[in-house]
Amino acid sequence: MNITDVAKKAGVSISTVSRVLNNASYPVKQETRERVLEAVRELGFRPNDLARGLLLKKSRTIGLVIPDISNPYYPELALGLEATASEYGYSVIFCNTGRQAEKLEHYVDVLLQKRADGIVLAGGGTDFTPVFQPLLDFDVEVVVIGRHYLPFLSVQIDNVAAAREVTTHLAELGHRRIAFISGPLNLTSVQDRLAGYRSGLEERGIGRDDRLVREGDFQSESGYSAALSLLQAEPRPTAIFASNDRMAIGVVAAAADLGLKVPDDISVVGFDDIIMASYMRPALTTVAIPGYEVGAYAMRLMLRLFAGEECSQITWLPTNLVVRDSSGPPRETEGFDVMKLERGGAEGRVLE
Amino acid sequence: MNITDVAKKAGVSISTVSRVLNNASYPVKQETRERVLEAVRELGFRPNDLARGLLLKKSRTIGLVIPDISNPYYPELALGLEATASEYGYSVIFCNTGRQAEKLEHYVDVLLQKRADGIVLAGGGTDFTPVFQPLLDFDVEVVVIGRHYLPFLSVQIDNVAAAREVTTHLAELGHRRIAFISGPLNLTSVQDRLAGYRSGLEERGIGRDDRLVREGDFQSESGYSAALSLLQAEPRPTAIFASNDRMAIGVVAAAADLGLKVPDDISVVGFDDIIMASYMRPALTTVAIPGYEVGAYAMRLMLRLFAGEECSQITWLPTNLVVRDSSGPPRETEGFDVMKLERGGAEGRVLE
DNA sequence: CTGAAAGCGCTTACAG
DNA sequence: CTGAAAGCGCTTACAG
Repeated sequence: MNITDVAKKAGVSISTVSRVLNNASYPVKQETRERVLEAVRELGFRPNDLARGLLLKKSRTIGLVIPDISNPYYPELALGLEATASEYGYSVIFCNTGRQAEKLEHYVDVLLQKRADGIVLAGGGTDFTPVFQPLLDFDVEVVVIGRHYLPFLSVQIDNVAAAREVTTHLAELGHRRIAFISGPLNLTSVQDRLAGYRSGLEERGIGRDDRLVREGDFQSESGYSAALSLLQAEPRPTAIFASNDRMAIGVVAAAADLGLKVPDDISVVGFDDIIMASYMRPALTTVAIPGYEVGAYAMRLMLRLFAGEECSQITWLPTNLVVRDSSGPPRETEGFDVMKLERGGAEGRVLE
Repeated sequence: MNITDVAKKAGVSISTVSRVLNNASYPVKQETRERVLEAVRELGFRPNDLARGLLLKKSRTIGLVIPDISNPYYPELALGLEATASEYGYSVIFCNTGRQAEKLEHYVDVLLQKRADGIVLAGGGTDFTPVFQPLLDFDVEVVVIGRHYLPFLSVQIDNVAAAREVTTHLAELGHRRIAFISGPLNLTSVQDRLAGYRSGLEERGIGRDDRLVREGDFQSESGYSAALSLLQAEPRPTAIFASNDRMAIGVVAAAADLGLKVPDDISVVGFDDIIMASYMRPALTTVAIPGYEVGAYAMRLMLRLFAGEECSQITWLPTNLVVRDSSGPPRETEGFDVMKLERGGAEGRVLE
């Protein structure tokens, strides 16, 4: 069933049907308009967007390329992007790369073939440069999330500042031995968080000790095992800053398994503020990333690009340190009872 | 840039270009083939899928309509679906209804206009019947996840059996006052879990007490407040079965806030087995739903429908009760020390 | 206010 | 082995 069937049924030409359907302001006799609408309703006609797109060179489709939807940050981002897209009549094609370079290229190919109007490239861990040429060659708008590449616009959060804030928060509580568990170090966001951690230490005059830095992989398990090793070393840290919440949850589990209390024996801070963070006991201190807003903003940027408007190269969206119960003053500052529990306690005090 | 440009550059007709690109087995002189491929490469040509789809009446696109991607079950499902889809050359359009009826109709309209080859309708809470007629009218395959509707195929998990298994697991540990926190009761999956809970009670000869049943909304907060009310009632339950993990996490938080130990004072079981479940302390006993498999299977079903193969109306995928540390025998069975903690303790023993 | 016609970029019988 | 031509279902100047 197509526009010709509708035209026949309504006794008009396909031009008129098209006008009634697409151009509300076009002058069509009221009676004709109603006849067309009636035919559309009776036939259950839905215009073929493939034909429309072919002609107009617009598919009303956005490609969303993300590394890993299992990371709870991305569903939020996808939600914000999709809600905004759908509000403006765009559909979102969902592409999950699993951080594999060949999948990135594959998805860009597919999206280009489908003539997506825009492509959102989110997350780190994959090198985007191999797809720059095709992206530049085609008439497609690109927005990058989480990193910045010169030919394209980007939406970012300030990982350096956020991690620095976490670190100074812990320093203000009295911590001097603050450990850091990174995510995969090939991610720029992770490099930035590490840099922010170090910058925070420096700002507070705390000497850098790389034995307190571990590389994780953003999974809880890696936070768990990194914490196990950190908490059994001597002197042990009084605070652990994990660069995402899932690893922080692993840290809390490791502390519990070692019989250590959070935050009395060990303060823990995460990053992301996933839902679970506020429902753990003690509730997790963490950095809230506005995932929904990031997605929504990326789509709004896209719409401005479609409209040919000027946009700033980088948009920084604010993070928010949410202080809950998993971070508190280290036990040492409260008295000597720490000695009973903590082998590294005395040594720890030397650092004060 | 289009197929004509490629043809010109290679000095052949567009027919030949098309054949080289799409029909590997079509007899084309080796030298011609190479000239075409060379031109494609040099121009960075990507065939227009809109034109292809218009002609072939195939868009190589699947619509995924889900209620709420923030529910951690759906990203897994989306991942399984998308991975399988992309493996077979299909793209996935992501549609999040937020359980709003009008959005469901909107998305079905959009997907029909985009001439999606298939539509996957997942989750409960929204009545699907209003979109049946358009779905039936169009040449589109439909797979339903989580419910069964006669005109369509479905992939389901057995919520009744899974909830019964949880309940008998708790009964076997010695629990008699087993509370249940449901999700939104308009969801068939929730109704099924409630039915399974009751069937488990009956199977173990435990009298039904509806004061032990609360309606939640799948958010942690509702589990938290339901647990607060359950745990402050008298006699209080010795076990709480929450019908998803997020609510179970709220239950654990409420128990902690009341100074109750899990599982000694109160056993807690969830449903879903989200990643967090295994990283809580105590780790959460819960029902694992194979989200990835459900998505992957739905896509495989779709492919079989495209191929015109016979498929069974309903496919049941297995759940798995994962017993961890949050469920254990009730304290009453271990001695009188319960009296110190539990106001309802003595009364509780009467029930034994 | 309405319609005939061109054309978007492909695939595929059909002819050679 | 190769090409000319029809046609998928639309939108929109152009003509009236």
